Amino acid sequence: MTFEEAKDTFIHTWGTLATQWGISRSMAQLHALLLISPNPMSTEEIMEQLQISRGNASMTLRDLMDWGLISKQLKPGERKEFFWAEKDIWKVARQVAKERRRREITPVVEVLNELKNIPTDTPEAQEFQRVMTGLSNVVGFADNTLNAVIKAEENWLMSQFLKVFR
Amino acid sequence: MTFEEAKDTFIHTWGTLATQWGISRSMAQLHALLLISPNPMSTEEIMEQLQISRGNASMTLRDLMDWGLISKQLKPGERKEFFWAEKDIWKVARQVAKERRRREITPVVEVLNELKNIPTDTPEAQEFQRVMTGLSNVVGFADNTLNAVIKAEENWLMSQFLKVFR
DNA sequence: CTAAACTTTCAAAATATTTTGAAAGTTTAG
DNA sequence: CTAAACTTTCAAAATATTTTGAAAGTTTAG
Repeated sequence: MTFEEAKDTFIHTWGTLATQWGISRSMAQLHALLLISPNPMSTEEIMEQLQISRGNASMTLRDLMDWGLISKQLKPGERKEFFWAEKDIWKVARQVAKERRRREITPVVEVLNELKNIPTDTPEAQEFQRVMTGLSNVVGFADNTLNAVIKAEENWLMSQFLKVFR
Repeated sequence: MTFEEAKDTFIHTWGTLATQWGISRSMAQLHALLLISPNPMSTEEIMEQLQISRGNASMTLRDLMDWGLISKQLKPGERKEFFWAEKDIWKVARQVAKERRRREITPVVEVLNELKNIPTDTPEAQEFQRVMTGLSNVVGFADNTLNAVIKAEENWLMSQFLKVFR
């Protein structure tokens, strides 16, 4: 496989994985492109490489910055903005875990805890409460796991990684 | 909050969380409905409750069965099929982890391992390999974490859950 | 075997999401 | 201040996804 083929395969595969986990394809693909670029890229270069419009590029770049995965860089003497991605993948994982926890998991934990408190005056309501309690535990587990990842040092993550191999 | 309100809030919240994680809204909502139903439900009842068409119900029920989250039940003397969901949420979580790992993570692990092997004859290719190696480790970590969840007993999960609280 | 009672399929319609690109906005060199 | 060089916005278009419902398929009581 040539480098160019590998690059395209990667961008494509990464986009597919992302959509399966609820992240938009262009966000994943643009992130992938910046991850493997040795240098910061301009909007022009990104548009060219991914064959997307200026508007799309601008919006997706902003989303990636909101997620804390890429940053702007200004080159002295140039008007254009350049973008680069954090390359330490463990840092990237921690950042993604942090954002997803904040945006998606924590709100659901709160709703579930509220729903646990309805009066259990009918068999339906009792069953409902049982399910809410179970879900609350499982979502809480996910929440805590993400939180552990967020707070972890790379070494800790590595040790967990190796541990499961035993 | 009345029981009916709580029920609607739950079905809605669950559908939202699901779409954020790449699971279709109707699948999550139908699953939610069956989870909180004390009795198996017929297709008719489900259509009525969620206000969806027969075709939609039929297809979504099949998807849920493919995921191993619900089962058919035939009541003696009735022609209709009834459906019920596994109520043990830890079992549900293990099943979901298993399916997502099989369908989504394992294939990506394989692609990444292949991409690690391209010749590193240019600086670009070297950077590429570095990123692939990093991703391979992180995705491998996720893969192993899911696998640990799958193989775990409820007690182990509970202990992990409590551990992170310390 | 027949026909009633059900379920599944799938093309078309509806809906949701993503993308485009021109216009508006912003920044800075001179 | 001006105008060139850029970025952002957002309505409309394109595309993708989901839903519908009628027709086809299947099962079983009799």
